[in-house]
Amino acid sequence: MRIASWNVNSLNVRLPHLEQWLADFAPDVVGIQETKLEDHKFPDTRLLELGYRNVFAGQKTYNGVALLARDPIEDVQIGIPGFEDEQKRVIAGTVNGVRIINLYVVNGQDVGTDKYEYKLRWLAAVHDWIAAELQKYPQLVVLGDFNIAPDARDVHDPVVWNENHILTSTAERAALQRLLDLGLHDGFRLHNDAGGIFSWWDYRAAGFRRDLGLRIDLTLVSDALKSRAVASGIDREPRTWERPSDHAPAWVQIQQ
DNA sequence: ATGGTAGTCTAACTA
Repeated sequence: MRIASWNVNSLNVRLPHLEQWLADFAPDVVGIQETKLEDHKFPDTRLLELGYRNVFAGQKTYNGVALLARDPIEDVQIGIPGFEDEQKRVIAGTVNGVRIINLYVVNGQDVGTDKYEYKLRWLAAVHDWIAAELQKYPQLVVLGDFNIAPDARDVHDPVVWNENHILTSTAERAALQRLLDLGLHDGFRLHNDAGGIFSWWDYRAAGFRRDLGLRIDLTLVSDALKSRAVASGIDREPRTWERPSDHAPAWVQIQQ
């Protein structure tokens, strides 16, 4: 089962890219972030025509998440239970007995801002919820745009992207580590040791052409799934296409 | 570090 995460930065603009990539890569499950679409505008029938069942939770202009899968999606959960949040950032479902939690983690803008504090509160709520989810569903994948680069290998310039910088700050990395400490593993690092492999490149300053990226799109697998995670990677291809998302899909393959 | 670009939507916010 190929399970992927992709921040499309507007599904309205990127639907042709998503269609092309579904055909090229043939994932079984995809978590999408930043659809920026209200639910009545979600292209559900088009995706069904392409063989993907889908569930979604969106809003106008910002945020918006969806799950696509070839097989039925069961026990769908939208949002973090018990955490009041107007922003549509979380959707979860179970596919072939594997729990999939799709996250669009808060960006946080800058260290010390209100948005940064919201990011840390949000991550704490996600942590407590995932702890409970793991009890119910030992076979679990947490994927998404984490807006956190795990370590120095995951940034193009560790001097700029340091312990005081948004996406790499000490508190953000500690929050990610707390998630991993629940019994989750960075799927990418099970099969790739190298630094300098990124999933996001800023549109500004020709970030992609100069490969000034970060790895912030992650697929975490639970202890129970670890031995079945046989391959993982980041597909840079759609980032090379005309008018691309600023993110590339991250994926992990789970042996059935 | 700044400002640069992109999406949504035409002013300004988010990333």
